[in-house]
Amino acid sequence: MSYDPASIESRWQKRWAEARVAEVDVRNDEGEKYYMLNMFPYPSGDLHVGHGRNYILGDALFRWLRMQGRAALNPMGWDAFGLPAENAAITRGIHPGEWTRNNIAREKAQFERWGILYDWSKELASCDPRYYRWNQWLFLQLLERGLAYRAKAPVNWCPGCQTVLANEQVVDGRCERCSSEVKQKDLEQWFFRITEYADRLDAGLDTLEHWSDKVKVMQRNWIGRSVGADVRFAVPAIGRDITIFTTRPDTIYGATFMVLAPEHPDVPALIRDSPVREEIEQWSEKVRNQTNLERQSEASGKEGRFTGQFAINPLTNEEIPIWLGNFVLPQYGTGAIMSVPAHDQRDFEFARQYGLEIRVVVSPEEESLDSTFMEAAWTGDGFSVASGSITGLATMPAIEQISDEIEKRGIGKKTVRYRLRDWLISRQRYWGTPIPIVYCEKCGTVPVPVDQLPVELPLDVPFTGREGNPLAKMDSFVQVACPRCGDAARRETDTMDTFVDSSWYFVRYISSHDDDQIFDSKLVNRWLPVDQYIGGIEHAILHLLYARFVTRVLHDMRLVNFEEPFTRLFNQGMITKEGYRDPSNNLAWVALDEVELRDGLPFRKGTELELVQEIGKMSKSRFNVVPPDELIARYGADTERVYTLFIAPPDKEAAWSDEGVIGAWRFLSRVWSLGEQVATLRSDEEDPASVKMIRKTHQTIASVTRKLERFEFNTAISSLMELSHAIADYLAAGGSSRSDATVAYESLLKLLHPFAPHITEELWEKLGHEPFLLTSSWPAADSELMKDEVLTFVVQINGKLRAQMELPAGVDESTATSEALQHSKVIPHLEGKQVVKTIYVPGKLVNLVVR
RNA sequence: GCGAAAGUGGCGGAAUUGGCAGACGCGCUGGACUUAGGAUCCAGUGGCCCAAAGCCGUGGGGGUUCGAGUCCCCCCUUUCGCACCA
Repeated sequence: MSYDPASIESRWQKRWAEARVAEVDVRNDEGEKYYMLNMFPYPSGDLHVGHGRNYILGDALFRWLRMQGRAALNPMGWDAFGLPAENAAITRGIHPGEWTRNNIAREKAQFERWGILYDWSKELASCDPRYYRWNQWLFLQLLERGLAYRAKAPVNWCPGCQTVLANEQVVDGRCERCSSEVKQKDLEQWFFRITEYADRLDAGLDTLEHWSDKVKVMQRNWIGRSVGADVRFAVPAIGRDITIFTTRPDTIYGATFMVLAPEHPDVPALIRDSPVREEIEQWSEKVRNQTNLERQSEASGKEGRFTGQFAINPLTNEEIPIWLGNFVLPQYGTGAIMSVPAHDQRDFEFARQYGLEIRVVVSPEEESLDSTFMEAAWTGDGFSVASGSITGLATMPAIEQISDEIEKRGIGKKTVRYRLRDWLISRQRYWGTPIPIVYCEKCGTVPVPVDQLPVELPLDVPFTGREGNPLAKMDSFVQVACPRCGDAARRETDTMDTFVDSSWYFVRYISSHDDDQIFDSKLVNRWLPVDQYIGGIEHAILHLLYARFVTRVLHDMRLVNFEEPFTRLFNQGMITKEGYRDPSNNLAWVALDEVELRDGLPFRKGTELELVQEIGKMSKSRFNVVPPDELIARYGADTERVYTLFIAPPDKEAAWSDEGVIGAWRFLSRVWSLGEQVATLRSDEEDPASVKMIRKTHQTIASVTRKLERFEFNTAISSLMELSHAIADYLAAGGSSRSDATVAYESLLKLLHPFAPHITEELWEKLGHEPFLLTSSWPAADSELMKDEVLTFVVQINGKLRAQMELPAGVDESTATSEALQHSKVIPHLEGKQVVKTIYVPGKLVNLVVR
């Protein structure tokens, strides 16, 4: 009977489901716990082979852990709130809840077809009131602790999505989702005070040994910690000081002017008496109205205006002019800088443009700078010159000393500033967690009492698709009695950023059915932190930073005893596919993760309708989406799994090739037919000719185990291919020992099981064994049986002459050396030479280096 | 511009600590079986050379070493991240 995946895969999928093999009783504390987790998906409907990679590699890991006898937990859920559901409601008249439920059902079925095992008893969906009530509870806890607050602030407004965005969701001045240009708007919004945790979030990165440097650097840059000083400059004309922030207080003697952002609150007072006030105001207005994108692109050429007023440099006591500049950002620091053009490139350019004084106060070690001939600022370290008490000091001690002096004289203080800003969580959208707040004329902003949670999202809302949040137009939702005084009041109609949902879901899995508390701390402390977290690099900042923040809040609430939620993080690479080549737009390789299937048609992610012609017109056979259905129907899920893992190292981007799939198919077919061949062997005697095969078997056990530990799935599979060749070679050479061949073949099946679970279960059963069903069955290698019979010596003399000889395996270094010298008769070059080094490589060859 | 990672056959990619470069797979070539093959099996497949011997080969150039894809220096290219953050 030939290999027919269709007939065996569904049978085993059913069997695994019936036996609930992946279910874990979290109260059982036997065994070494291992909590592994794939980032929960947004249920957009169809999953393609690019998504598959993520889950397949997780499943391979999970099955391997279980085969090793570990108490591995692998839950799954749904990040089920979000914009696409709402858009589907608008364009197709389906309720977001229904759309989401349908998609969840489809994706779940797809997981099953891939043979992926999750503990579905812990399934959760963020759009379920039983989940999001704890989202609301968490919000109230943060509010109580002063970590949630409402403020009017300039926020990022996306005209495409008709909602505000967190800073993290703005990429290059555009909306991360729809690429609309983001505008600044002043709005009253809810924030989480993540900046309170900036220092801990930064410092915690050092403890994450098993995260890639790439992700850690991205987080570190985002948090943007910088150490410096706030210094006050007196401005007599307005009768108050203006505070600046600098990381280089040692250069303060070179501060020859000051620059404010046009948004700085003191600007109106400063320019009140200016003869060119109107012009300055017009210019400020222009800069302010620019989107960040425009401002940044235009501001590579700097622009500014002189206010007509002066500040006093507190160290030189000189009057320095106060300018406005488009390159000074209102949100960072104090929105005001002291300009040291000799030692800051931006200040240098500004000074050259407007003819302002450039004064050297730091001298590099081996040259002296002359401001008239400088072509760029000297921003490196050096020695302070013409700088009062710090003159002659090197930069580092100079910073120390001047900072102390500034503090002592009461003109400023040492400060640590962060680029990170508070997390804006309000969204003017329907499909999200309602913010549990009521606005009462009498009592003000009133939190909904915990015993009234959840504030449920009403289901019967009209979706017009026209501006604004449909919730705001629903009187039955908005009109409410004030929980405090009982008078008529209004509900908050904004919902929470869906990143709130995903910032703690990994904890909830442990207690996903608990309606009395957010989770059971005792169990959570046993199972968390997550040992292995798997997901895409696109979450390097947003999701992971928020999750780290919320975990620290939970820690400070004494609900959990850890601060970092994810011990190991693995970011898999994307799968790309050669698509339709359109010479006009050169659309060739497309990352599959950038494509969504909607009604079976491919769309570029984040776009709504405009790319239909460009992409959607392409026929499926030519286009770049590989739907797993077709693939599975033809080759089976095991083939897709093996190919996906074999294609490239899992952290790298990989190019999908339809021809390549066939290699995985041939391999599995060969494994299938090998079983039939082994079964026909009759001899139960041991066969000396099987040594090579047995050795290969044990070497493969060792190497596959090692490779799985390191996520090297691609080479693990190639090792298994080699083992299958070794068995085939043994049979082809007339090997007759059924027991020897069975040892090798059964090991092959076990080692292959995490990658190709269906075929291996089937073949295992055919051999008369009980099915694996995730029992502990991982083989152990016998290192004695791994050793080669003979070692080849390669003798090099001055790297030129060579001779070879063979010695029995297992010799140690000194034996090898003396043996080699005894053989020097047959290797005449060795006579009278001195052995300088012997390299002993188990299982390979021995080099003897001679002079 | 700054920071990080990476450059190996026609392609995806292998190569514990420096130790037989190109494992494994695709593709290709030849053959077998076939009415047929886009199915299956066998053999070959880095380059130069009819072949052998030999020589050359891991982006380029230097260096260390008996020995370098691997270590050090310089350069080039690609990808990713950051980009007026004072």
